[in-house]
Amino acid sequence: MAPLTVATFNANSIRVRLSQILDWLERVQPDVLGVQETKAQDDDFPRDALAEAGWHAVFRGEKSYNGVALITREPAEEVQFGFDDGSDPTRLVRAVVRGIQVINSYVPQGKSIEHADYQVKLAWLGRIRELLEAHHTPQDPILWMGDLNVAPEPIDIHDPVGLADHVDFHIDVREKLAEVCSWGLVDLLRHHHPDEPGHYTYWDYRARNPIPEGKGWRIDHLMVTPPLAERSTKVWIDVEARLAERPSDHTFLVGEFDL
DNA sequence: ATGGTGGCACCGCCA
Repeated sequence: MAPLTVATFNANSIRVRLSQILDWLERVQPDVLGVQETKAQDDDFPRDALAEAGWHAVFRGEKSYNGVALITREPAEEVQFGFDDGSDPTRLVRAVVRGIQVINSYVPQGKSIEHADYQVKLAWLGRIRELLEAHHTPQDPILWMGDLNVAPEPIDIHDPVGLADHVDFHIDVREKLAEVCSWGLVDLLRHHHPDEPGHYTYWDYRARNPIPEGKGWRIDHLMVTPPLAERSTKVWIDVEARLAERPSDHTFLVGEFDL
């Protein structure tokens, strides 16, 4: 049984975070790292630096915003960007890695609950559910990961009362995420750590001392079908990666499996 | 604390 290691990371610029990512890849040696918010057009993606370190990468970016990538030890197969109609190629990438269907997404944030983009976000999550229904079954080994921009439960956010109307915690988006997962996905962190508060993956740059003050959010996720959950040995949030000189506002979320 | 910081772009937008 060879262990499988998967991870997700919102880089908030892959060029600024390149040394952090290379150090992390060297240390953890994952089979696949899903990256969001690369913020680099394809010509500016640091593919050569990754290749020199021995990593394969598929990526699709645009100027300033968005951008997704899969960094893998072996070449990813059946790589597809965007939904079936080709929309949102810089927010969604799908591929097969070691026989596992990997879906890496940067879900739209939504701006505010009154903004039209919030409805786009809710619909976007619905399209993920449609994608799952169209191509897969819960009996398949599926991993949906990424910055999903949703804190699923009150224990996943530092101020559930004050942030009740935030686009990442509002009841409508939490119910929408639950609706997607009801297709047959398990929240891997909660699979191993049910009911434990304080497992955060994101801290707002704008807070003064967000980590000491515990002002975090759990909005990055590894969602897996039961065949993978049963094989899962460990899940961890890599706080050590936050010791980097210029850390991202998110950190790495890692899952390990015996396959 | 209704601000704050950070990244990329360009003279603001997005998170």
